[in-house]
Amino acid sequence: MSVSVSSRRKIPQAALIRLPMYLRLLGEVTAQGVTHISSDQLAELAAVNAAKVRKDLSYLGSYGVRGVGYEVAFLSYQIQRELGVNHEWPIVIVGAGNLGQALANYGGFVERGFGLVGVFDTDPSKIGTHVGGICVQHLDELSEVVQTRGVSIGVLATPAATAQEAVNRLVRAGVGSILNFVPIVLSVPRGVHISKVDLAGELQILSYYEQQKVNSLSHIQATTTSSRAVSA
Amino acid sequence: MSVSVSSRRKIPQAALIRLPMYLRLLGEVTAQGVTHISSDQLAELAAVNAAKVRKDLSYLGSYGVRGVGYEVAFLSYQIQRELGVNHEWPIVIVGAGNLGQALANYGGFVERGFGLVGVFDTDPSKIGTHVGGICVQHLDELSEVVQTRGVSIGVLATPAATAQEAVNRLVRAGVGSILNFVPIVLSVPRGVHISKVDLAGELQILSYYEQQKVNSLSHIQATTTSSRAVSA
DNA sequence: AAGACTTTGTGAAAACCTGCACGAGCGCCT
DNA sequence: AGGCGCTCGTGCAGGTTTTCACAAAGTCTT
Repeated sequence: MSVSVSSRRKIPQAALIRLPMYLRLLGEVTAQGVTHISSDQLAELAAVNAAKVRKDLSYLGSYGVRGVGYEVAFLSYQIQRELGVNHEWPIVIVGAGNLGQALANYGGFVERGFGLVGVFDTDPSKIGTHVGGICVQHLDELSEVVQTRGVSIGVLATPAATAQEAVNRLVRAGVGSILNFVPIVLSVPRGVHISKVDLAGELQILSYYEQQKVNSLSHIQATTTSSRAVSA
Repeated sequence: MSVSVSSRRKIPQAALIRLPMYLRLLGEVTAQGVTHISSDQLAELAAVNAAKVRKDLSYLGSYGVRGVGYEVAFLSYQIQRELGVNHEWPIVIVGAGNLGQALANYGGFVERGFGLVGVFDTDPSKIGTHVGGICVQHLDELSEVVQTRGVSIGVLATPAATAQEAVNRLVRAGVGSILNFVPIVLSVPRGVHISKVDLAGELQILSYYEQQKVNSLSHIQATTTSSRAVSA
């Protein structure tokens, strides 16, 4: 038989998104000395349905024990293996502006196994400065670094105008997945994965909900004050 | 009839998420002098199916003209109105660490109608410093600012340990929607909306795809080198 | 004015996701 | 050993989202 059959089937997108959360929660309970956890308990922590937890985890394999639950350490390892985060991934950041610098300094990446090996920009005034313990290099150096360090994940935080060109360079250098903070629609070749984070867009979605609240309040007022006028 | 019946029905979550993107694209084509656009063209720009664009827009109302398309300016206005971004929303940021500071300095929020009116922290060494043109205040001042400025949207960027307490304060002060950058599961009362951005989680999802690529390559190798052994 | 052409809005089918309900398997207790 | 209680894994039903396909409704040309 083969050594280890990882990823027997493709994990559905919806389930995949929750795996990092489960993994983080498992890490937290481990720190509290918990060795076993049931889907009910994990569901409680994740604020989701218990059946959903079990179904999500079942895509990894049958790692639970009926009557007992899941062994935290083993389940953690399996999720890590499936996500590919049981080893470190080198990443690069393209764009050393506000956001790029903050991301470079953000400890959360390293903490979860993503080592920053390069920060790139085209602005001469930025090149040579240090952010996040890394010296900002010219974008022309990108390909070199990506290839020597074996980088396959890139973070995009350039101005909108230069984002597509930066992506082209990332892809040409060999990066296969990109986390995009620039609010434009990128075009990439088949096989390259893009994950989009639109900060202002998120706020706009929230403002919709707030607007709804305002509307429903004024609607009540409107109906109570004008219902007679309407029917008249 | 009433003055303006906004939001006749609830917009499905999936469609709502795309509205900010459409709005941005419409702004871009406006800048290029385009006055009318078809669902096909908009779909091309958004890299989605044209029928999806039409269905998404149909939740706002019947604002297209058959044989012609949509009037860009009018459609923009309708999306803005529905999202509630036809007027400015004041926002506050809680947590003036790396991420909080970067978000405060991030121009993209103001650009899209979200004015920063307060940055809060509990660290005495941060209070009094200026970020994004705003003086960092102690968290105790939060309620005052939220109420006097009428803030209903908050951004959470504290350390994980203090995040839940910060949320409690936001909610108590009257904030109704929260954009959460802290990788923990928050509990909030009914009616309060949370939008989560898990930066490291996004990378973990990307690493899954990269791992898949690695696995499928080694799988090919394994099958080509061991298929005979298996059948033997 | 009529016919050709374009594009919307939407019913219906397909795909995907969620949550319930329950059989199946495991440990513990007597 | 056997019964009891717990919890996993999953079939199924209900819900949501996506996509197709086409009638309806408009413009444009002649």
